[in-house]
Amino acid sequence: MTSFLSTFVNKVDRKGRVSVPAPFRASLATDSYQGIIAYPSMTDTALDGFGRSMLEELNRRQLDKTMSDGDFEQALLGGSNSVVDTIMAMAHELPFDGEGRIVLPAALTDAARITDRATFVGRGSRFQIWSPYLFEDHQRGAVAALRARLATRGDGA
Amino acid sequence: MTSFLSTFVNKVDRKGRVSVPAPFRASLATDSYQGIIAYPSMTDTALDGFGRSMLEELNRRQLDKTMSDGDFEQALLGGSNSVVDTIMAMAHELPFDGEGRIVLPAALTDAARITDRATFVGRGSRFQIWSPYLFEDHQRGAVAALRARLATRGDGA
DNA sequence: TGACAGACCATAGTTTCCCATATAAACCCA
DNA sequence: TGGGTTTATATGGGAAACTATGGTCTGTCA
Repeated sequence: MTSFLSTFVNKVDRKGRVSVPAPFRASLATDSYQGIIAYPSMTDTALDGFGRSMLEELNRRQLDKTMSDGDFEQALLGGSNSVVDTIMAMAHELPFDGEGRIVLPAALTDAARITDRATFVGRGSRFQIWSPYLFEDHQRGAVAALRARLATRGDGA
Repeated sequence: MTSFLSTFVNKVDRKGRVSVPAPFRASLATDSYQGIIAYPSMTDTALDGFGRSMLEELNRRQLDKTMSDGDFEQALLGGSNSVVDTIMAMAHELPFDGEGRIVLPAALTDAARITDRATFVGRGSRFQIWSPYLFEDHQRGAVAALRARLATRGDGA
């Protein structure tokens, strides 16, 4: 199981290139496609990303579900309103260059308000890419909320 | 089941390296990944740690849940507000070197106020890493509180 | 022919690996 | 049982390897 952990801040150069953290690349090493899939998050001002194998897994499972529902028509003729379809349209395939960098397209940097630095955030089976400033705020809030909840509930359950 | 017992104080060298106590390493010996996972505790000024198998279990359950619910939408849209997401961003994978040491990143030493020494504290299925000074206080307080409770209640039940 | 993306090359700063050593614990044998 | 010996653990340091980063070159497409 690939898993993405911890947080890394890397520089975005004049050409829009940014190094994917080595540990993340290591998680994707077994993947046939050397690069990442990324698209604007629907819930955060950030990008969601993962390896191609994850993408294929998602597609496969959705197809399985559709099929098992007996809805073959949907599989072949299906409209484009499903979440997966919508996301696929926004997703970019970003290959590594020889040094393990990707180029962030303007559509993505705009959506996440990324300028000269990018924060790569491990989220377990996937990861996110944030503007450092926005992420700092967001994470601070998340930790505060978590602490508050533990304090009132008295335990970690 | 891996289990961590007792307390050890080890030195943190100039490079940020510190030996993981041999008994702890022995507990993790069967683990495929030779190293630990650590992140700032939500309740103490310390680090929480355990083996990678624990992490994978966590990760797998979360992913399985979203997947088997047929809720790939969650996998794709997934916000970053779940407990697991927040922890993943702060967690570090710390591999053993040839001598059984790990390197504590600045983010972790800062959070736990660890400088030149680190106290490894067994907590059963997981363990903690403290600044020796902070741990001494904490433990003294914990013992005193326990004694006081036993004295007033007359027993430990 | 000029803009641009991709491949290629260079490098500084870290990080990891490998070896050395002291101290402490376990062991062994008379 | 006691002393000597061996083994393991914790720790320190130097050198090789890697990462992140910047720049240059070249082929391509308009």
